[in-house]
Amino acid sequence: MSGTHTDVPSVLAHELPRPVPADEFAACPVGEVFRRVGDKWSMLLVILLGGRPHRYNELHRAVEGISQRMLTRTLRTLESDGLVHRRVHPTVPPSVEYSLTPLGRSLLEPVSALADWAVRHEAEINASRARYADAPFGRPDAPVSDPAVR
Amino acid sequence: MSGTHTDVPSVLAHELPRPVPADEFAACPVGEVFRRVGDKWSMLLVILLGGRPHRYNELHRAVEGISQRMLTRTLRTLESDGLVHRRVHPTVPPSVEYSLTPLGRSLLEPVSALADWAVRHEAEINASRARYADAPFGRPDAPVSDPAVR
DNA sequence: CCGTATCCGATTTGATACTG
DNA sequence: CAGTATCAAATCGGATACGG
Repeated sequence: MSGTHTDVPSVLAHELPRPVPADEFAACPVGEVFRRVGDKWSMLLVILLGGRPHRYNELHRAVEGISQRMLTRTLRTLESDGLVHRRVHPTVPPSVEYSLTPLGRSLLEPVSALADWAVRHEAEINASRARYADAPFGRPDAPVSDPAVR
Repeated sequence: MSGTHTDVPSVLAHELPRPVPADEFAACPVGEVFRRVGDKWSMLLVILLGGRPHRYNELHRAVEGISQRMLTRTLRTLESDGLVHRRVHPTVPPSVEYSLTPLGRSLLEPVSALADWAVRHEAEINASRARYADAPFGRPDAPVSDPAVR
C-alpha cells in the first residue's frame, strides 16, 4: 500500500471544500480503487445491485458471460471491501441474496457518472480507435506487422 | 464487442434528460471504459496531463515507477482512444509533448469524482478488509460453525 | 530524447467438472 | 441453488538492451 506516489496536480481542488492534499491524493488509494473498479466485472455488479438486490443465479444470468468462478470471486472481494452485503437464507435449497451496503451505494454515484460518460462518448472513442488503426501514418512507425498494439 | 449485454436497472436515469436505453448502456462500453480506467497507469496519466501538458521524460520522472514500455504503451492506447494528443516537435534532439484532448478533459471530471470517493472512503474499505480477513466467521466456508448467523 | 524489441514472471480469467 | 477445485490460456507489467 505505501511506497511510491507521484506528483499530482490539484485536479480535484475546484470544488473540494476541504481539498485533499495532493500527497494524499496520490497513487496509493486512488490506484487501488481504480483497479478494483477496473476489473472486468466489479462495477457491472455494483450497478446491477444498485438497482435491487439479486440472488446468485440471478446475477449469473444477468451478466451472462461471467463464469461462476469470477462471479463468486468478484462478489467476495466486493464483500470484503464492504461494498456488498451477502445474506444467506437457511432454506432448502439455499438462497443467497446480494445487496449493496451504504458504502456500496455511495460508490454508485461516481461510478454512475463514469458509466454515463462511457455511454455518451462510446462512439467518439470507437471512431478514434478506428481512425488510429487505419492510418499508416498518425502512428510513430511502421505499417509492417505489429501485434503489440491492441 | 457487440454480442453480450446485460439487463441493467436505470441507475443513471435519475437525471438523464434523454435516458440512455438500458440495452445501449449494457456491459459493452461501460466494461471497456472501466477496464481502461482501471489499468495501472492510464488514469494517473490522465490526471497528470489534466494539470498541464507534459513531455515524455517528464511523465517518466513524474510517475516514477512506470517502465518505459508501459508508459509508451499506455500513452499510445490513450492516444488511440482519442483522450490524449501527441505532438512531435521536429527539433534535435526530438521533443514530444503529450496533452489532453477535449475528450480527455471531459473524462477528467467523472474520474476526479471517483478519485475523490476513493480518498474519502479509503479508511472504511481498509477497515472492512481487515475485519473480513480476521473473521473466521463472516466468510461463507470457515472452519466449523453455524452458517446461519448474521 | 524518445522511443522499440525481446524475454520472462506474476496476475487474471475462463472452461470444465464436481459438491452440500 | 450456490457454490468449490483444478487446470490451462491470455494478459499484464517490469527489466534489459538496443535504435533513430
